[in-house]
Amino acid sequence: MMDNFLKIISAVKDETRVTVLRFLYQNGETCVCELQNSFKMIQSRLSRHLLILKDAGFLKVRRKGAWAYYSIIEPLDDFRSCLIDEINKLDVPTPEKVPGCSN
Amino acid sequence: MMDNFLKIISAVKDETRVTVLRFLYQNGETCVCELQNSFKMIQSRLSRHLLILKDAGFLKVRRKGAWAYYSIIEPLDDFRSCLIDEINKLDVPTPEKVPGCSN
DNA sequence: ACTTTATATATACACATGAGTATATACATA
DNA sequence: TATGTATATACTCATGTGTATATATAAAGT
Repeated sequence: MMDNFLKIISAVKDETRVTVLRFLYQNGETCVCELQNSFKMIQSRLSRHLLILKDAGFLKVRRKGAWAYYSIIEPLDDFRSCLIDEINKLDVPTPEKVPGCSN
Repeated sequence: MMDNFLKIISAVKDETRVTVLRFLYQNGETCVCELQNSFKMIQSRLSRHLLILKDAGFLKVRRKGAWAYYSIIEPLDDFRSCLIDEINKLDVPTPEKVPGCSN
């Protein structure tokens, strides 16, 4: 119980992951290489943040060949929805969507 | 914006603070020495956690002489209420209220 | 079709920083 | 003086980051 709660909270206690959630909320399913370009972050760093958000029950992955497409799980439960709502209310910039890999 | 959000999240990303919030929700205004007995924790540790919860906008203090009485701010905004609600749903034990200092 | 090379993603390691704890200290009040 | 509370410091552990490595798939060349 407590562990699950803390895992959810830990997932959103990071500026990068908060911004990724905002981005995916606004842009829908996105592949890692696109996130890489939009966030100008090295791939391993994004990969780890995405895994944390996935393990915390915010994201799902669809794999197609070598590519991984992440998106927010729908519908989210009330608690995670409450967190996402608050995150979307934040007055902070979200990176532009940039075309990614050859896909 | 983001900083405030992360401060609120950080405040509830700790098992001790979650339990303190549950306790104060169930027992109302409580003085530090009582918390000390109920949680069997040294005072400096509690004091530190209470300050973090206060700075994050969850708690207020009423001081009377040498004593400090902490309680949950009412009413809380929607986001903090959502967090408190989820915390209260957790199936974890809360310490018993134990008479505190000579007060 | 088979081999080689490039790309997409995930993971392991080392390091720096942040957070919780205990001890000690300071201060106010009984 | 004794007690309640706050704070500063040192220590340990958790977490984020970059580099490097591993694995899988795609693409290209023969």
